[in-house]
Amino acid sequence: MRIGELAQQAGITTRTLRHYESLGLLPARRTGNGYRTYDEEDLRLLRQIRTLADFGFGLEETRPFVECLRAGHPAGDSCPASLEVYRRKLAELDDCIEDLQRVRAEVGAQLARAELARAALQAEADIPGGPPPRCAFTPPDTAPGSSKP
Amino acid sequence: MRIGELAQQAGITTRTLRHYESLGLLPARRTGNGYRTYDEEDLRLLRQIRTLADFGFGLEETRPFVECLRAGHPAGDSCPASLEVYRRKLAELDDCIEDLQRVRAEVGAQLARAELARAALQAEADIPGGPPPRCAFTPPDTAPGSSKP
DNA sequence: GTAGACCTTGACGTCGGCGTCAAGGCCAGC
DNA sequence: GCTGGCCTTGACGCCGACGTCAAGGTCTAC
Repeated sequence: MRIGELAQQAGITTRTLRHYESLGLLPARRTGNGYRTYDEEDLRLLRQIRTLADFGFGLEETRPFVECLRAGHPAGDSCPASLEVYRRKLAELDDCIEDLQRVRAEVGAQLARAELARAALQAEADIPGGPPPRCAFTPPDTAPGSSKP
Repeated sequence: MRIGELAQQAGITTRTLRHYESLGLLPARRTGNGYRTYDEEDLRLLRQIRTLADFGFGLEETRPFVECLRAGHPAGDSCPASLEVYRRKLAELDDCIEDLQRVRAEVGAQLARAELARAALQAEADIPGGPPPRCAFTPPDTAPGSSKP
């Protein structure tokens, strides 16, 4: 199978396949005219790469999995090096999720605070005399928010 | 204050300040000799930028906050445009966290599965006759895992 | 023989937020 | 005047995973 067909089967572009080859991740045999040629095994390797890449693994991180498959093991994660990548990725994901959750909480709090502040200003603007006084007494001169009577 | 001093006060580099200026985010006045000069207000704007940037906001996303401060509002998030950025960021964070949690679950499951598979293979290797039979009866010919006696 | 669909290599562009030179100007202290 | 420390602009580098264009070779069908 040639590069175009493999790309189509895998739902990627030929550029991507050439990129993988340039990294030594998925080298190709060549036909007489110099065209790249692939077989079903290459499709398996490619699927392994894409599965991990879609999970957010860097291409270098997929290498142990590909080499594991190429060594004849039943699955890409049958080798210790692959498991180590899994573990590192899990730790990385946990750190990242934790960070994002902290940020999310901070931003959410800021938004709530800012919306309250705006609501307060709005209330002030709605009532030209300022916020409703807590008692019937109205101060003689220094009424807040009455700069534009 | 000159660029080096502002950078030091903010804990960033002069390159970063020049970068912000090139984006029009934090323009500087100039002294007679062409040196950039900043005041306390610029430090406020810069602090606003850095706070958001440290939260993972893109520099363009900090612009509404900076413009809000520059317009004389009490806080960078006193303006509707800033609140809109907050809300978009929250949605973005939620999506991202959700994605990462899904991936984390998937990777965790894969790791568990692969570890189990390896443990099974290990057990098979430890006992040359294959896994211990569930009863005393040993099958005559088709003993599993005994391809290498 | 020629159009068109496929393939080749090479090289530059993208996105963000700067880092890192390079070549030179300005100013203070000795 | 001269050293050293600050400043200036300009321009290329980096990271990752490709996109995109250019110039050309190969094969099939008509």
